[in-house]
Amino acid sequence: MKLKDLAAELGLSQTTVSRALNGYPEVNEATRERVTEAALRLGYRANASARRLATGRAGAIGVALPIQRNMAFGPHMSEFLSGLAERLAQQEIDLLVAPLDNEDEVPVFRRLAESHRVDAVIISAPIINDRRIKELTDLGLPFVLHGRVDSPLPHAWLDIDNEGAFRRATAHLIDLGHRHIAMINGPEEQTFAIHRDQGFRSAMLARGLTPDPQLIGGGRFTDENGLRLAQAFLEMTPRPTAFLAGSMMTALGVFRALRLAGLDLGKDVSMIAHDDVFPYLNADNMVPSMSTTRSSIRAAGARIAELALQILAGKPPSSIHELWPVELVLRESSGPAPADPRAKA
Amino acid sequence: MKLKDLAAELGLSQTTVSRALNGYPEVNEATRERVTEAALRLGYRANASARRLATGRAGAIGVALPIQRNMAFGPHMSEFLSGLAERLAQQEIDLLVAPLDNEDEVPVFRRLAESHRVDAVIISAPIINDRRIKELTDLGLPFVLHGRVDSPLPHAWLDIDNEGAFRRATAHLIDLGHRHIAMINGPEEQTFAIHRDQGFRSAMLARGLTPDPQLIGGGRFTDENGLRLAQAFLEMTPRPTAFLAGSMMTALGVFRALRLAGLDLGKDVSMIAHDDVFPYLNADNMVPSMSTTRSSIRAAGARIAELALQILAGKPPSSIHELWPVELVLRESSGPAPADPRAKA
DNA sequence: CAGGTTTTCCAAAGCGTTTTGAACAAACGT
DNA sequence: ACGTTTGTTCAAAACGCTTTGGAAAACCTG
Repeated sequence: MKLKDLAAELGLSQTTVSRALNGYPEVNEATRERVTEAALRLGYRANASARRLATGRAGAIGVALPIQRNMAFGPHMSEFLSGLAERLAQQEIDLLVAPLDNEDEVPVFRRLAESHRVDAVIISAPIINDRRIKELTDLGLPFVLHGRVDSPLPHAWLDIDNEGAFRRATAHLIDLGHRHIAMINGPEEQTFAIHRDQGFRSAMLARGLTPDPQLIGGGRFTDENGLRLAQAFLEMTPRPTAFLAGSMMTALGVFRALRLAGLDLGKDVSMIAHDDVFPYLNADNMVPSMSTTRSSIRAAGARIAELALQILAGKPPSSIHELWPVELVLRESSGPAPADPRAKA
Repeated sequence: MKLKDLAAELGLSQTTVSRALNGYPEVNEATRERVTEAALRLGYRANASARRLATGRAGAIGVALPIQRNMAFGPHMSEFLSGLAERLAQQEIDLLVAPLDNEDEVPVFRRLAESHRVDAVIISAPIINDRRIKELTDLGLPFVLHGRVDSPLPHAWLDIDNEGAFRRATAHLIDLGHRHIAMINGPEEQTFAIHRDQGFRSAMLARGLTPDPQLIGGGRFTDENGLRLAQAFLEMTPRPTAFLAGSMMTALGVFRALRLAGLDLGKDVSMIAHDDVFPYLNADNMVPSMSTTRSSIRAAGARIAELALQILAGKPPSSIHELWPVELVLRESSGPAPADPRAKA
C-alpha cells in the first residue's frame, strides 16, 4: 500500500493525500478526514526512506555506543538510551546506535554525516580538548554534548553539577568530623572527573584541609576498580575514615574492601557515592543504605533528546546550556568520624 | 557531493560509478580504482535514504527497548545492544532502537514494518504464548528471537540452556549436602524463568528431594527483590542452606540479606547465581567470590545479529536454532552444607 | 576478416515521497 | 457584471540512488 494506491482508492491526487496526512492547512477538513480514515483502514504508512529522500531529513538521531571492554559507561548507557529513546519516540524520530570499536568517534560520525543517516548526534563523556566538538562543527552535523568541556566553539550542552555535588558531599563529610577522605573518581581524562576532583579539593581547602594525594584515585567505574583502590587506601597511614565514590559500581567494590578489612560502614568508615539512579540497584536498599549524590541519567537523556529536537527546529546551539543541580541524599553510610581517626586496620 | 557530481568529475556515467563502488563485476578494474580513489578523496558517500529507496532495503535492524521502570532487563540491555551493534557495524547496517512505553511491542513493530524502517527485528525475553511470534509472522517482518518459546510457527531463535544450567547448579549444591535450596528466579511469565525452574525441579526430584514451594520466588532482577525474597526465605523453617539467584542483581540483594542475618556466605549458606558477564560487575571480585552459571549476553547479541543478517541473505528462519551451553563456574560462594542444616536463624 | 563473444560503459526508468507552480471553482468587493 | 481573492485540488518535477536493457568497443575464433 503506497501513496499512489491510497490516492487512487480515494479518487484524489497524491498531492492532496500527502498534504492531508501531513497536516497542511490547504486541504478541506472533510477531505482530510476521509483520507486519514482510509489510511488507517488500509494500514497505509509513508515509506520512511522515500520521505527522507524527499524531505532531506534523516529522521534519526545518532548516538555512539562504545563497545570495547574498557568502556567506562556500561550500566549508564542503557538508562541514558532509554531516556533518549523515550523522548524521540514521541516525534517518530529514530535513535540510531553506532558502535565504536576503537575509541575514535569522529570517523563514525563522519560516515553518519556523509551518508545523511542522521540529522544530529549526541555525544557523551567529553575529555579535555575533546576533538569531537571541532570535528562535528566542521562536519556541520548538529550535536548535543552530554557533559561539559571548555571550547571556543559554540555548542549545546547539558551537564550535571559534578563540582557542586562533590563539594557538598565532601563538605558534609568534613562537618561530620572526617579529616582523611579518600576519593575514588572516574577516569582522569574525563572532564566530569576533573570537575568532581575540583569540588572535592575546593571543599577540603575551604576548611583548611589538604587533600592527601595518596588517597586519590580514579579509573573505570567497575566493582573491581573500587575494590582495588579502596584496599590500597585502607593500607595508608593515616587511614581514611571516609570515601567518596564516583559510581555505584565502584561503591560496591568499596563495600567489599571494607568488609574484608572488618570495618563497619557508617560507623568505622563513611561513604558517599554518586548515584545515576538505576532501577535495578537502589542506594536505599543497600546495607547499610547508601548516602548519595543523586541525578537521574535517564532524565538527562530525555532532556537531551528534547534539546536535540530544538536544534533541529532551528534553535541556535549556542543558546542551549543546562547545568543540572545534584541532590545530596543522606542515608546510613555517612556518619560521624570515629573517635580515633588514626586507628590502624 | 552526490553521485552525479562524482560521475561528472570523473567523466563517467552514474551507472558506472555506482557499480564501481558497489563492487559489481562488469567494471574495469582500472576504472574501479580511479572511482574509489576519487570517492575517497572527495569524501563521497552514498545518501543512505536514496540508496534505501532504490534498493527497497531499509539497511537497519530494529530492537525494542523497554523503557518502563518495571522492565526486567536494565543492565543486560546495554551489553546485548553492544553485541548486536558490534556485528551489524561490519555490514554498515544500522541498529534502530525503538522505545516501548507500554509492554506491547506489536504496534511498535507494525509501525516499523509499515514504514519500511527496518529489514528485521530482534525480540527478547519471550513469555508463554508470546503473541509477537504470530504477529511478526503475519506482518512478514523477519525476526530473530533471543530466548525460546513453544510455537507452531517456524522461526529463528537463539537461547542459552537455562534448564541445563540450573539443573547442574542445583545438582552441584545437592552433592555438597544441601537439602533446602531456595530459588530466586526471574519474572514467572518469562520462558527462561520457567526453564530454570524446570532445571531446578528436575535436579531435586532426580535426587529424591522435593522442592519446597515456600523457598521458591521470582520477580524482576533488582537488588531490592533479591533482598526481599532472601529475607523472607531465611525466616522459613527449615531455613535454606543454599540459594540460586537468577541474576547478579538479585544476588547482590541476597548478599545483603545474609549479611543482615549475620550469616557467612560460602560457609553457613551457599549461593550460585547466573552471570550474564558484565564488564563492570565481576563475580570473581566479589567477597566471597561468586559461583556462577555463566553465559555472555554480549556474545549472544553478536551472534543474533549474525543470524539476522543470514535471514536477510535468504536463509530460512526455520533452519536457525541455537541452544548455547552455559558454564558452571565454581568459586567461594558455594561450599558444603553446614553440619546442622536445620539450624534456625 | 566476417561473425560471434565478452568487456565496458551509458541513458533512462524506476523507487515512494514531498513540494512547486498552476488550475479551477466558489466567494467577494465594487 | 467583472476583476480579485480565497479555498481546494492536481500534474509534474524534484530527491539521489540502483538497475534494466542496450550499445559501442575490444577481443576472440576459425
